[in-house]
Amino acid sequence: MSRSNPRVLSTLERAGGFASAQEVYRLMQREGESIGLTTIYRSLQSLVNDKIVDVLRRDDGEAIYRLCGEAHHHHLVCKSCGDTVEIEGGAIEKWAKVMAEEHGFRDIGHTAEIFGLCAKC
Amino acid sequence: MSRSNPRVLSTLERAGGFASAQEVYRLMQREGESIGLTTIYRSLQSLVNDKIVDVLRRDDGEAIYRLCGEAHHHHLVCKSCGDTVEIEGGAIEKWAKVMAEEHGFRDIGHTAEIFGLCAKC
DNA sequence: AACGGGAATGAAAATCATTTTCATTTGTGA
DNA sequence: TCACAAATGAAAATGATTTTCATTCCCGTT
Repeated sequence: MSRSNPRVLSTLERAGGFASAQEVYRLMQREGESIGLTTIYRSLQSLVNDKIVDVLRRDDGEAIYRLCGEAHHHHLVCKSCGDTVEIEGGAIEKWAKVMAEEHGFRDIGHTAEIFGLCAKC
Repeated sequence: MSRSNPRVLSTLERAGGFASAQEVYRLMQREGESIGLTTIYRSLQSLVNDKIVDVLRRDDGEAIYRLCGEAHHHHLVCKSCGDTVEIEGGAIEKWAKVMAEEHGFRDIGHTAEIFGLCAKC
């Protein structure tokens, strides 16, 4: 397995902690860094595995990566401008737990995301 | 502009109101219907414009279409054997609504999925 | 210093969903 | 029948992502 190239993470930070692999690539090129797209994809993949970054999807299906500082949270994403709000998911945790128990599942995790149009759009 | 081919909508219904363009295509082929992928994409696009179907994204980025107004459900997936259970998500609907209002979002939708180990695994 | 093996790298090719192009077919009204 | 707009679909184009594979880099060992 390959580990993440540190310049990728630092670029993602500089990008405002929110960019697609292609954007990270273009950014690094513009800054004169010499790196291949493949390495960027691998690095981002590895950062996702290590839960250092989160991955979401744009409306067009392109994957976007963002730094994921805190513990466990969910996202409220504007499908027009991509603006994202981190929200509490206490209700979800409970729901997931109840549903899992009800069907004999254990060792559970979950994903939940809300999308819509933000006030500005 | 092209209008939707009615067989596409009827197939989407038969698919349980939830499928990707590629899946609709395969389904129609299996049923002996003669239709091109292009027409399916165009029909689904048009159905989305007319707000007759909704479009979401799978984790892998593939677009999935579902009938609007269809009572949607969530999934409880075993990460070992892949077994899937459809579950109710009343709590989620409420949570999504509250969170959206709280942040001024409208026209919202959501995704939620629970994964873990099923009783057999 | 030379050697060896595993990890990292990236160019190029392969994949795959989706879109575009464009020539053909179909339907409809004059 | 004629003409023209809409519908259709095969094939090519696009664009993100993944895979392949040969090369380079790193590091500890002789």
